[in-house]
Amino acid sequence: MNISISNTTEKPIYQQLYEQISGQILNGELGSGYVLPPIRKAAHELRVSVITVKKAWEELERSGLINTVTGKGCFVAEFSPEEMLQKRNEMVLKQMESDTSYYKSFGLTLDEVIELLKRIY
Amino acid sequence: MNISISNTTEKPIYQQLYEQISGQILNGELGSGYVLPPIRKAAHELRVSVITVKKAWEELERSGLINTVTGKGCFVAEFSPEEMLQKRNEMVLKQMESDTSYYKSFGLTLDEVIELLKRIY
Amino acid sequence: MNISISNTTEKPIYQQLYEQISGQILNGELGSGYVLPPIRKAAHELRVSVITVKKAWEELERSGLINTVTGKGCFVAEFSPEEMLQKRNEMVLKQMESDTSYYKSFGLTLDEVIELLKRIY
Amino acid sequence: MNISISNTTEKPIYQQLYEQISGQILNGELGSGYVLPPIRKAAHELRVSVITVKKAWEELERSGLINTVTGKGCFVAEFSPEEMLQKRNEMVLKQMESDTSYYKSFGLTLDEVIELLKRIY
DNA sequence: GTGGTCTAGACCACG
DNA sequence: GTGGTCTAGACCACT
Repeated sequence: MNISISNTTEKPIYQQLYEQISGQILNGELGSGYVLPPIRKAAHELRVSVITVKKAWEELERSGLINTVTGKGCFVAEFSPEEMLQKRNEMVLKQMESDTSYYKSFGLTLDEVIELLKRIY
Repeated sequence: MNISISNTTEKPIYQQLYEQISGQILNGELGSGYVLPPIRKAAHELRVSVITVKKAWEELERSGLINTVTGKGCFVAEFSPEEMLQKRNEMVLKQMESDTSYYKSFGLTLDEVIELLKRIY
Repeated sequence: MNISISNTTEKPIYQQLYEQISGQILNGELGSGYVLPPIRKAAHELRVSVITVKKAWEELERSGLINTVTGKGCFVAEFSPEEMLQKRNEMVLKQMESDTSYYKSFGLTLDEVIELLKRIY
Repeated sequence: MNISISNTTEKPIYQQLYEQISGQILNGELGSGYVLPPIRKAAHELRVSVITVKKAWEELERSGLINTVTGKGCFVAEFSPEEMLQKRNEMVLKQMESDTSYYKSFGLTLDEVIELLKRIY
């Protein structure tokens, strides 16, 4: 569990958890079969409510990233490297669509966007 | 007023207004001195609450993009082309920082990001 | 709101709500644009927790049956009769698959199943 | 023992065991006098907890499908073909009642249900 | 007044 | 000890 939570941002805590863990799963940090910490333990460590953690875990389950087994725990699902890549691009593209529409509303061209991207990446 | 509003998205309406209008100001569509429609008229046309429009106009004022003159209306502020470019990049970069940190959390390299960007821009 | 809740069954309350309302939407009882009662009001009337109602409403949203608009309420989504029929069959078939695998495990033939169905439908 | 268990489904393992074995008894696969494997052996083979198997065996005993003789094992009970048929229909009808009430809540007619059944049986 | 989020704590089913 | 459900009540953002 390598998670950082910000209370000052407007992003819900459960979503921060979801994004960070799904990122760690899809970039290979958390491999297939890895067991997520029990929700109560995670809640205690992260100093948030159990229900908040559960909500994040539920989203992971819904995205097919983990399998929840009552009485046993939550396991990172198994996928081939291709599936992993596809899922990753899927999630990134979904976000990227709204990002680009924002850039476009300022009249930025693709080249300008890439230029700015290079400056901060 | 060339604005489109979505109720089904999770983005607040006032923010949709703010983003679209600030975009139109900073890409030159709405030039210096342009008079925004009165709050009540805009609210009626866009079929949203007066409060919602007011919130958006206030944000624009706070960002220095418009000047509100009581009893007269809201005018697009005057800036030099350089100022416009700077303000634009300021707003875009601020958003882009959080965007890139999201991409990075999936282990994407700069080249991969650019690759995906090209596909949807 | 024509909902009946059973506390004796093992089926979670939120799921009972979800099933009954989705049924009413897809059989035409609740037409497009119909406004669901506010979660707090529904919770009070049904004498369950607000969070329980919310969970059911969330599932309806996820299934595309309603649109939730913060500050306004929850509206039954719009679909064509064809979409409605398709969604309905989708949901029924999903359930029916597990039902039939149960029947099959007892060695029942299709004809025997139909025979029994006619007796109790 | 021809049993398949799924961990990802929401159905409890002990119930999966119970349903599959009772199905095999009532469709004749496991005849009268057949000896179920000892709990520990079954648990080991199926890779589940002893407690889980015990729970399933208890349910079978309670349904009158097996007789447990301490120190000897669990034997499939004896019934006449008529009794078998009756027990089978009893169990199926009980399940079918809740299934049909679900279909009805979507406004499906008997003919529509039969139509869909034929497609997937 | 609407939904969105979060808390702290309880009870149950499963293994 | 694990997750699943539910409660009662609080605070915030949006309209």
